[in-house]
Amino acid sequence: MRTRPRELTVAAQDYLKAIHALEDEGVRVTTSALAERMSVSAPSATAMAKRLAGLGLVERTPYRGVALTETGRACALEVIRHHRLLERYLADRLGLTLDEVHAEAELLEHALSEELEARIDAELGYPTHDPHGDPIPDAELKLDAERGRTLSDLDEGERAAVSRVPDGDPGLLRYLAELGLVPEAEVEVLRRAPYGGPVTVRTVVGEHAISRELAGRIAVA
Amino acid sequence: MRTRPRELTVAAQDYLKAIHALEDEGVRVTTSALAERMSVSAPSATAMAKRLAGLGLVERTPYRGVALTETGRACALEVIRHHRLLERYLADRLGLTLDEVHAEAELLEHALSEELEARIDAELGYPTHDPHGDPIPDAELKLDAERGRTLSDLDEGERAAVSRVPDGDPGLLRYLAELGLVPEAEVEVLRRAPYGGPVTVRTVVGEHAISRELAGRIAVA
DNA sequence: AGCGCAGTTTAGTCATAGCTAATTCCGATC
DNA sequence: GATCGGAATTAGCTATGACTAAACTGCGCT
Ligand SMILES: [Mn+2]
Ligand SMILES: [Mn+2]
Ligand SMILES: [Mn+2]
Ligand SMILES: [Mn+2]
Repeated sequence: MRTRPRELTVAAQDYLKAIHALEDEGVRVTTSALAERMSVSAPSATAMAKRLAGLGLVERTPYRGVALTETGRACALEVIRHHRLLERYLADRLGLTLDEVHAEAELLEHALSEELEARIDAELGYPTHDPHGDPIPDAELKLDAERGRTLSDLDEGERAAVSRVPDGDPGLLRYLAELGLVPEAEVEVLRRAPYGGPVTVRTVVGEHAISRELAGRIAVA
Repeated sequence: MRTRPRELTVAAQDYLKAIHALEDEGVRVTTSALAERMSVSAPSATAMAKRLAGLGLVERTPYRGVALTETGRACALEVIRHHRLLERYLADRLGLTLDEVHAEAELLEHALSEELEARIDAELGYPTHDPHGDPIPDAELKLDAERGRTLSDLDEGERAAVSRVPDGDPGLLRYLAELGLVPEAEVEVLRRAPYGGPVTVRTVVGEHAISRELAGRIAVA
C-alpha cells in the first residue's frame, strides 16, 4: 500500500474527488471536463493537474488528460469516506435533512482527523451507506462498485425500493423528497412514455411524472 | 451591531482569536507578541495586522500594535464560540478526552456553518462552558467575564472546586488529569511554599505539589 | 542631547490557487 | 497532406500568507 502524502490542500483534495467522480462516470478526465466540474477556468485545471502529477497522485498526458494513480485514488477515497461518514452523522445524530447534509460535509470533510473519523464511524456502528444511498468506503478504503439499475430501467408495473438519489443539488433533493423519492422508499413504475418521455411513478405520496433523464439518476434495488 | 465580513480566511480567523486572547490577558498586542503567539515571524504578523486593519477588524498604530474593533471582536467571538461549542460536543457526544478536544476543534471551528452551530448548540442544551471550563459566547456573542480566583490565591486549608484549566497543551492536560485536577473536581490547598514556591494540593487522587505558576493558571470557584 | 539596540517595518522570494489573453497543438476535414 | 477550429497550454497578473535579509524607529540610558 503506497504511502499517501498527508497534508494535501483543500483544493487538491477537492480536485481528486472530482477526478474520481469523473472516472467513476466513465468520462475521460480532460482539462475541460475537470475545469467544468470544478467551476474553474481551463488554465486553473491544467495548473492543478500538473501539481497533482508532481505529487504522484495522477498520471498526466499533456493534451490528453489525467488518471488517478493508486496513491491518488486512495487520497480521493479518503476524502469521500470523510464526506459520506459526515453526511451519515449529520443526518442521524443532528437531524439535518437530505438536502442539507451535502454542503456541510463538503466543508467539514477536510477538517476531520483520522481519530475523529474512527470515533464517528464506531459511534454510527460502521455504516455502509450515506443518507443519499452512496456507499461509504471502509476504513481500508474499499468501496462497493454497486452499479445497479435505475428507475428508468424498470418496466411498467415493476416495483422496487429507491437505493440512491443524486446528492449535490438541494433543490432537487427537496423536490424528490416531496415526491416521496428518498432512499428506502417503495416505488412502482406506472408508465414509461416512449421516445425518451417521462416516467410516471407511484410512491406513498402519490403519482408523479419525472423526466427520463432524472429517473436515470435514481438507483433502485 | 456592525456587519461582520463573512468569508474571512482561516488564517485571519486564527489571528483574530489570538489577538482576542492577548487582549483578554491584558497584554499589549504588539507585533512580537502576536508573532510569538501565532508561531510566525514578525514580518508575517505585520502583514496580517495590515490586512486586518484594511478589513476594519483591528485598529493598527504602526510600531505600537493592534486593538480589535467592535467588528473584529465579534469575528473573534464567533470563532471562539465555534471552538468551544465543538469542544463541548466532542467531549459529550463522541467521548473525546480533555486533552484531545482542543486540536480537533481548532480545525473544525472554521468549517462550521451558522446553521450547524445552532443545531449543535440546541442538541447540547445551550451549554455555557466548554470542557476546560472556559465560557462559551452565547448566540449573541455575549461572553462572561469570569476573572475569578485561582489555585494560587487560596489560603492553606481552603477548599474549592476547579472551574477552569489551561486548554492548549495536551501533555499538561493529561498530567493535570492524573493529579485529579479537572473542572468540577474538589481541591484542598495543603501548603503554599514561600518565595513563590510550589502549592501542595489534595484531590481525590491524593496529594501533589505543583508550581505556583501552574497553580495560577487553574481557576477555582 | 545623542547612541544604540530591540523591536518593527520594508523589500524581495516562494508556493498555492485563481484569473484573462495569447499561443500552441491535435485531429478531423477537405 | 495542408488547413482550420476547438481544446489545451503558456504567459503574465492578482491575492493570500509564509519566509529571510535589510532598513528603519523609538525609547531608554548615558
Ligand atoms: Mn470539499
Ligand atoms: Mn480518514
Ligand atoms: Mn483554528
Ligand atoms: Mn457562528
